Amino acid sequence: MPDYRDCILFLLSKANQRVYREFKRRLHPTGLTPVHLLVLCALLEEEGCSAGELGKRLMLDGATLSGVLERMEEAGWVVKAPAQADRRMLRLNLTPKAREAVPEIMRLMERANEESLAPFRLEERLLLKRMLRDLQSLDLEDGI
Amino acid sequence: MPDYRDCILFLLSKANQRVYREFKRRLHPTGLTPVHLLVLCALLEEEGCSAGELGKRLMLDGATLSGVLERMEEAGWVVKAPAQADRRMLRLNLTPKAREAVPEIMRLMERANEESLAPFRLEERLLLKRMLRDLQSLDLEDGI
DNA sequence: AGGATATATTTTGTATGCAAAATGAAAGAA
DNA sequence: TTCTTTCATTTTGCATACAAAATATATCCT
Repeated sequence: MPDYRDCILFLLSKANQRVYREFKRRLHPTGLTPVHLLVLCALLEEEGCSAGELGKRLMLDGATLSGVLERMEEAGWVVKAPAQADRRMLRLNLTPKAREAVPEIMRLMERANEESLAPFRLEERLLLKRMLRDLQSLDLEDGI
Repeated sequence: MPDYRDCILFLLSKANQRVYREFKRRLHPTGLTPVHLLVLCALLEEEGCSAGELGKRLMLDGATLSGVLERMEEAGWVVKAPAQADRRMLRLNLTPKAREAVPEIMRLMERANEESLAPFRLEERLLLKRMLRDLQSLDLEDGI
């Protein structure tokens, strides 16, 4: 009888819960959630991008992102505006508040990341990241 | 500027999403969710255990488990009864339906597990599992 | 026994995550 | 132009996840 503790579903979701909790705790003073952090990082790279584009880059469902962006706008991190060219799309921009907070937020992110990876040496970290990327891009088939 | 794509938070949550989706897809015909699967496995190991005990073993919050068990009872996988000794606690048991379905469910679980781990050789699988367990049991401190 | 305390579970409120339907706007075809 | 189709986003509904409050039952102390 297979043991659930050895199942990749269990191992991955528990590791994820733990790391998520660590980021959440560190970000708590800022009012950002871990998902907000990722959105903010992605927007720093390409301001003015659309929700669809952002969702693709963050691999976030449109329905999920819609709510996240609403809360981030409400909290003053992001401004949403219909794109001039195509008013179906949103133009997403960071607020001055967000831009000012970036250095501190990046510090918190680096600390949470460093702490989460503390058990591993550099070589293992690279291996872990490589394996997580492999899991992420699984080719899910219908058959076996 | 750190790249979110290299952040353990992002890598883990995306790998987790992907594997969760794979288990969900495979389990879909049975009506079980991936979380139901883990509950069922844990109950097979120790029938009649309480919700608190189950939550500890599965590292699931009591509030979460409460809803999961309600839906599993509704769907006929589990029976909840107040424990005789201490009526605060629940006595959790699998239904005959659940017991009959176990072999098929285990097959689906093994296939989803095998498919998720397909990119890796045995050695890498052991390493990955070891690292996920290390992440899971992080010693989260207040300072750095 | 009676009241404070502790413990197990549930409820409530909020934030993902995703499927499916709804909405709104652009683009293409008759 | 008008109708259909397509595309971007939002809404709805349901399932985790968890914090905090509420509920119910045990236990402990005097």
